[in-house]
Amino acid sequence: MNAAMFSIEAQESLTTLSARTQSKCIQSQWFRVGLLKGRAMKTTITDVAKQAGVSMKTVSRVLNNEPNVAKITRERVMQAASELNYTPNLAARGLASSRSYLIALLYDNPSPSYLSNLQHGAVEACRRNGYHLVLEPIPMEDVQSPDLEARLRRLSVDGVIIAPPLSDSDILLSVLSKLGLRHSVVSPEVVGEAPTVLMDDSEAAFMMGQHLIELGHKDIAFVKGPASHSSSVQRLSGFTSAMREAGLPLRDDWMCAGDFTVQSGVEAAKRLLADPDNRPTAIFASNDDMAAGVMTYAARLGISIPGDLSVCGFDDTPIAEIVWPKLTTIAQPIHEMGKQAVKLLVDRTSADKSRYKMLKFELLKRGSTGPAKPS
Amino acid sequence: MNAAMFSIEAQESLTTLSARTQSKCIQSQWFRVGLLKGRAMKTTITDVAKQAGVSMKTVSRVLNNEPNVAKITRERVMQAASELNYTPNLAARGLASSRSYLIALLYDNPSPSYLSNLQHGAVEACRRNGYHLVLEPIPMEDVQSPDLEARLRRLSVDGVIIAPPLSDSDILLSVLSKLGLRHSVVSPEVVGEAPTVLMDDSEAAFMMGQHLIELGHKDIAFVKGPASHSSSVQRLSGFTSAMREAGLPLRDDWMCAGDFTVQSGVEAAKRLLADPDNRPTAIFASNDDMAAGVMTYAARLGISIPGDLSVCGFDDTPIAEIVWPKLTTIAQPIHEMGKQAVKLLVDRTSADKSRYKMLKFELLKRGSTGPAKPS
DNA sequence: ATACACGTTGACAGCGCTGTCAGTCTTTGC
DNA sequence: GCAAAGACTGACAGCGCTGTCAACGTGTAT
Repeated sequence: MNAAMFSIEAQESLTTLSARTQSKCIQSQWFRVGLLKGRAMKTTITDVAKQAGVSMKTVSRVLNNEPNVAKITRERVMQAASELNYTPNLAARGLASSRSYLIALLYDNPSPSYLSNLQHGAVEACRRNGYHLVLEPIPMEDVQSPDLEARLRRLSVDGVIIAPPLSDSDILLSVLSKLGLRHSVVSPEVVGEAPTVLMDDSEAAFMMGQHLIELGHKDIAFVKGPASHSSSVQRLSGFTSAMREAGLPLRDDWMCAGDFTVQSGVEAAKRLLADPDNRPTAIFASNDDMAAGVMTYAARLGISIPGDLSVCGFDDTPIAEIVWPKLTTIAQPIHEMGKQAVKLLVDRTSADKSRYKMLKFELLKRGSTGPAKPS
Repeated sequence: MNAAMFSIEAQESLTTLSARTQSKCIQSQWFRVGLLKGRAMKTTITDVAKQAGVSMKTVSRVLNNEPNVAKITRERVMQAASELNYTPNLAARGLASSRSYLIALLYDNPSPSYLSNLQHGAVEACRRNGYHLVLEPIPMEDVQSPDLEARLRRLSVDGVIIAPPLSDSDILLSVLSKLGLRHSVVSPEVVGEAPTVLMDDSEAAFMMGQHLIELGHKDIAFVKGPASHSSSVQRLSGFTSAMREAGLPLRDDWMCAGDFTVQSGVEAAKRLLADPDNRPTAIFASNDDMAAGVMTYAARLGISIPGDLSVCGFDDTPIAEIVWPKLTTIAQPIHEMGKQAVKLLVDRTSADKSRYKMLKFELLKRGSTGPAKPS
């Protein structure tokens, strides 16, 4: 019966066609009705419309979940669509509606685990909303380039997500606004008008500082991140607040520069631990990689952790669980941040209330921090 | 002068329009010629054609690098395009040519650093060829699901790249062939008809085995990966070949199961190092994470590396340089593999010769392996 | 000279879908 | 009861581009 229906269908469309066009079209129609090199024929919205006995427009309404379609009609269309195994053509939809159902993730080479978490969250939210995520790495130094604008325009996506450290670039943000390209930002602080997913790095660093202080540490060193990252700045400021609040001194020579790499953690440790008689009892590194570097170097010196030295990090990357003892650190809900960034883009609620989304962090107390040795 | 040209342009198009249509069109034209809510007007191929004094089709030819366009014409068009700041509309192009200029990366939760490397390579190659990369995570268990086919069809991309461990799934591959969806595979072995980027895991593991043997080790343990990954199988087989070739015994109790996680490395070490009088002098873990687990546990037991025990891994993930001593491991050109996977998809050379691309690995001898203690 | 090939160009018809608008039918309010 | 407001549906144009084919000139072999 199904087969019979099909052949009738085919004949019909052929008749219709030859009535309104010539040989050339018939030939190409043969291809399409038949098998295009063994490839299955692509069903269009017209086929579904015919099958359901309604107009194309109504099918379109159903498929896009538009209101004002009778329940019965809706069901009939749905059934026809699934019978015919219909899948909409995104290009056509995009052309007609000037939407691409694509969201781009703009990033510049953050740590793999951060990126991968953010991506997963974003992809998940995209899928839930019928979007796809495309990757667009933008090296920081290209932000200044005049090509950037052209590149972004050529992207032709419905929105972009800006991941740190790109979110610190005012230029990028202004180019996006100029192009009228919807965007949302993942950043430790609000930078502009754009909807933002926030994480309170400063508060987290403050709490980490308190944690160390509560353990009895007084001589605490800090390893900074690159000054251009706003999260570095925030983390530093959170730490200094905690120290100030506790009335503890901040020694300049115990505030080390670092660049978020393991190696820079090693370097920092070299300096901080050089003098056996004048060592901090705790080192707070602004990220896990640097903390791991510190731990590695300490191990080389035979300094026991957390007996002689407490170490803590920030980010809860996989490395935090690999080092021994496991690293006390701050866990950010990165996955969730990716999801929220997409949501901010997709939800077309014009209400301003939900333009910012502050997410919770978690202080994970693990083995690398312990009570300060009574001096 | 430029401004003058523009106003003439605008007037022209208005005249033309009112001649062939009615009020409604003029109104919408006003929007487009003017400023749509402050957003810049979108230039079309028609504008470029007019500006260059050629037909749309010729502009299209130039923009797509098609042959048979006079050099002068080509230059004139290029200039017009850049003057008008023209960017093609991908949706329209896609609809007309039934190409989307999108490539999807299908993956299932591999290690972040592997994924991120592969992505970068792929994105880079995509950009060079005018494509974009979209992410499509597919959990292994969904491969069986009937929705998969629909999901893949809905993707509407020009091609897909299949990353391990998805490349081990015959079902996925057959669904792709059935859909007629171009695909390339990243895998340690050839699985089917599809173009494949290969890495000789077996040969690499063989060489690593030789490396240990050359160092004088005889009592070598092996930590396996999940049996479902073909790379696990290959690595194991390479190792056993090396042992067999050297006439060394393979002890069953020294072949440990693992699942590529750090934790499973720790578990393996627990078993392998349990008896102080009967320990291997070297442990070959099938990936870096497990090797790190082994090292961590060895450190806890106070076993010195590489003095008492040599450890080596596979993959050269960032962790290999973080642990102390640094891990001897195999570096795969993952970035390059991503690039090649895209190339295999994009290059429309029907020649079979280039369907497989075998890439070189590198054995990185670092601190974690050393001469066997004379017994 | 004629024929043919080839490089170069343009006219035109859609690709498959959605926005607009107008039409019909059903409700609601007084 | 009737008007006005709503719910529901379809005809149609056109989004911006490319494939097809036909037309033109120019060079080359006959």
